[in-house]
Amino acid sequence: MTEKPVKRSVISKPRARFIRETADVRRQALIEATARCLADKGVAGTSVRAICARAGVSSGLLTHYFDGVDALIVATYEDVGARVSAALEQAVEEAGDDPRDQLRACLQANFRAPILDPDLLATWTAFWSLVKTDAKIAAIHADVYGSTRAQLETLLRVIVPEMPPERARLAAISLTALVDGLWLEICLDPTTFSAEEAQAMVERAMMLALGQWRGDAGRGDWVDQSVRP
Amino acid sequence: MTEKPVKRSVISKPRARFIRETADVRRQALIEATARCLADKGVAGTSVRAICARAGVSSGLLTHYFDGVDALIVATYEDVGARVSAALEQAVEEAGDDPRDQLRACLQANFRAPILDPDLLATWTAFWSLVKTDAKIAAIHADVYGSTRAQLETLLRVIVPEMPPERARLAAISLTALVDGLWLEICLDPTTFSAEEAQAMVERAMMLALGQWRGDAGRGDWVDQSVRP
DNA sequence: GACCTGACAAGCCCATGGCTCTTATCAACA
DNA sequence: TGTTGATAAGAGCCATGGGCTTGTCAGGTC
Repeated sequence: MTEKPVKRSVISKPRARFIRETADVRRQALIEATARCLADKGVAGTSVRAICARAGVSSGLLTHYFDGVDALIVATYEDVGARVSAALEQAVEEAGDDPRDQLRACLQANFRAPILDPDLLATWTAFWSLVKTDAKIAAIHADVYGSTRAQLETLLRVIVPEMPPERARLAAISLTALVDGLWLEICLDPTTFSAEEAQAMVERAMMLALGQWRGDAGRGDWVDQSVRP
Repeated sequence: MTEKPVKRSVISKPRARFIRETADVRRQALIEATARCLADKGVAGTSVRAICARAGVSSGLLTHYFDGVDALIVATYEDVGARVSAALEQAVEEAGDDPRDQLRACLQANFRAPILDPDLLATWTAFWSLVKTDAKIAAIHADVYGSTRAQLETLLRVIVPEMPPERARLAAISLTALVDGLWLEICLDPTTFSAEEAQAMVERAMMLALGQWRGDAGRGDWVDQSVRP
């Protein structure tokens, strides 16, 4: 170790030019590259080199900005989760003032872009597969799902004030589960049913959840109007 | 390369004893070891060495009995899927002759052992994450879900013959999605709601799906009886 | 305009992955 | 009991993964 190897100064292919970016830009680029990797090649194909190649940076940058590839995946989950929440939030805001319209918008937005996206499912399944082994992922999951359900519960109780709290809680859980199940299945295999049919099914479930306490939507023909063409 | 290295004959720690098994026994052992690996450590932790260590065999056996680790995972999916189908089938058979009881049993069995099992979810998410990248897995998935839905659809039409076919199809899809969503969520985070509550929610959805055509279950107090203690 | 700081590229190191290949072992049959 | 052939063990090979180190260059500062 006493001799100083000259190495690089002899031939030394020139180092690639680069531009400096702020930490935020780099982090975001890495997060988006991770999401694309997860979507394209699954968890197995999401390696440090693959992520960094997509982000257009060298592989050393990942550990420079994140505490390893696991931390980057956690950050990606947070980011994707926030983006989904924002899309739902926006749908609610665009729905106007009627809380019933807001609830409908919130549910049905799950079956439109950008949420209805097989790539997003690939990302999501990767996260699900990590919930059991990674406590951090589990905590974020509980947070995301908890707030979604809380929002639904609030809307339900605004629409039907006389609904018992326990009832609203279970209705919110049911609607969330139905949306999740339909979303999962349509992303896995889009040939089974269409997005419009998924929206119709969710609409029907929503009306049934509300209709138990509202005479105006009890057993009318609205049930079929939303399903038949 | 001309000289023949003696190697093993010098010291040669004795090779482990073993017993010969039939191909079926070995395959099954490897499949079960794979399922346990997936459940415990996720896809990332499911390596050839890990699987074979759990199966109690050497790593060479995997390629001897399966065409690589990917093929073993496919075989595991088939096996686990068949076991779930069998559990549902058994629940239906034990339910007696009333098709309504059969439908209820088929739905609610999803929230009892052996299907209600976080380990099983871990296995399942691993498969989901492969559907996008592996055409073989995708085909098996389509088959498993298709037959499940077909069974539900048949039961629905037996119970309510006057239900339009398109209606039965959508109802089967909805019930499947609800069950899947609830099952997914309760396996990911069992603190949000209980298995009994899940069963109650599914019961309610089932009755609503049927009740639209049967006066006897339209808007009675059964709705709450299944939820309140 | 020299210089300092730290973001960045490149590539090395060790661990682990999947798979192959050789050799050892067993069980059945003669 | 000896022979035989398929089954099994386990080391080895090559590729890839993650993390880390080292040196370099961009962009701001005085």
